[in-house]
Amino acid sequence: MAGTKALTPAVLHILLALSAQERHGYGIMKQVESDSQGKVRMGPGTLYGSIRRMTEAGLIRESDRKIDPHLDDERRVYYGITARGQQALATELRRYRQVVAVAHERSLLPEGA
Amino acid sequence: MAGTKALTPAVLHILLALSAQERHGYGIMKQVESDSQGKVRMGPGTLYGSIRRMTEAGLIRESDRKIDPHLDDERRVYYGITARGQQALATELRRYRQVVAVAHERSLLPEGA
DNA sequence: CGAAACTATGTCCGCGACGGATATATGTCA
DNA sequence: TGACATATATCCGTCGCGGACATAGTTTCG
Repeated sequence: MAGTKALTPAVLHILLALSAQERHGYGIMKQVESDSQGKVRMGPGTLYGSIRRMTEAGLIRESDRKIDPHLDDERRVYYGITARGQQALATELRRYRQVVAVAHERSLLPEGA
Repeated sequence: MAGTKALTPAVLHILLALSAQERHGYGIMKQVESDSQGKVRMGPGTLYGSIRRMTEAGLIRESDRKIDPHLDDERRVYYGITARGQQALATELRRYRQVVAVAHERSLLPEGA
């Protein structure tokens, strides 16, 4: 698709997961699952591949967060959303909202469920 | 991504365009553009490739609609959404709505714009 | 204690969607 | 007649997806 380069679903979900706070890879995976009520599950291939591409694109950055090793698994690598990432997220969310709005107009979304 | 095989953005937009009425390829292209306020533009590669895959998957079907050739371009091939297509669309729309809801909770979507 | 399950990060690679370029031809309008 | 929009269709390079696999520390519980 064209336009202003739409974000892939994987990228959108990761940005959404990082919008509230910094998280490490595995934490992102779990947050995506909870944000989507368990409907979206992200495997390691998608997760770490996306993280690499997003870091290269400047949407997220590795955090220098260092918590007391006794209280936090040392293997963890934390990531945070950048200003550019926030902007990309906002743009994509507007696109999502537009789709939902059109769906509403056509009565494609029953109130409940 | 996993879950119940998420629809690609292209497929979602095409289903949305066909949700109101049957349309031919080029008409779908224009409707997608208008539904998205010009933000999503679908090239012929994506359009006809998606139409083929969606027909094979039973999400849409070629319509037998035959309008008076004098009043309608004979080259046109009309497509309609199937019951399966409607179901897939509804499922995906719920996923979209969920994303928008989460975004709202985190105040990521200013009222206007 | 020991086994199992969970946490955590990462690579590899085949599959398939995307989407621009290209081709062809008709319709419309000035 | 020339230009542009309509309309369908194929080709193919690029790239994201995502399961499988690898590795290893941590927690839990009988």
